[in-house]
Amino acid sequence: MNISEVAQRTDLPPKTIRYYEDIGLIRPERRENGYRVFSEADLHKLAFLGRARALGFSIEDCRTLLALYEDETRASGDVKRVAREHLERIEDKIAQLQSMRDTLTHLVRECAGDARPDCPILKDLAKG
Amino acid sequence: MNISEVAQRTDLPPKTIRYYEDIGLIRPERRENGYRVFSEADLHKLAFLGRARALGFSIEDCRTLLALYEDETRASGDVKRVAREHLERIEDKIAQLQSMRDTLTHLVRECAGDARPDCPILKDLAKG
DNA sequence: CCTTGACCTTCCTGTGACTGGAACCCTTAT
DNA sequence: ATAAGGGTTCCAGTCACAGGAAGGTCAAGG
Repeated sequence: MNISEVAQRTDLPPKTIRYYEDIGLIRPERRENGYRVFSEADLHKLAFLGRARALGFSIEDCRTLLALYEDETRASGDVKRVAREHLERIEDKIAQLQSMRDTLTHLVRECAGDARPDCPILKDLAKG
Repeated sequence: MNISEVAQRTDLPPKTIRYYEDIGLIRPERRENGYRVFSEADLHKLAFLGRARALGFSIEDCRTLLALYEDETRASGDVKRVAREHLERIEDKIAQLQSMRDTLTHLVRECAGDARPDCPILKDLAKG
């Protein structure tokens, strides 16, 4: 399987797939002409990575998760810890964004948004 | 005023202040010895930038907002548009993170998290 | 006068996870 | 023979800084 077919089937850009090889997440074989050949196992790993990334896991988390996935003797506790820590970071981020949203929503509502220069948004930024 | 005092008073790292000069957000004067001298106006601008950044505005948004702030003939509509677009991006991001959070919360709850290898999290990643 | 230590300066590199583009090779069809 | 449509590598850019090296400056103390 060539890279463009893998790209289609995993919904990952070829650039991303090459990058994942670069950083050692996958190791596809090579033809004599230098082209990468992807096995079903490679495809499977890439799909795994795609879903992990879609859940927001960092590349390093993905590396860990992939290793755990391939280790039949893993403890599910290790997987859960990675996921829980990631979940915490997400919740922190959500809280932070919600705080921004609340402030911005308030400010946007206060602002007339017309041709006049008077603006509560700028006023707030100028003297928070 | 030297950079470290400005850093204290604006709660911005010196590195960030130098960076803001680099990209043209502020233009502090210089002493003969090369040291930056910050005026009260510079301090004010930096505080403005700090608050805008804390609300998640991009540097380019900050540049725009600062220009609007300094333009007495601005239309508040212009400010409001910048803020509204930013707010939309934040709301999109929140929705995306919430979706991740929901999936992850579910998966984490399902996982025993003990010494056994069986793991619903990996199962999900392996075959979405 | 000399040194020490705390400032300040610039410049270079690295971050995360790619994306875009250039320059070039391979394959297949016309 | 050539043109289109694969593939390859390598370099630069993204965003908003942070870390660190190398070196100049300044005030205080011995």
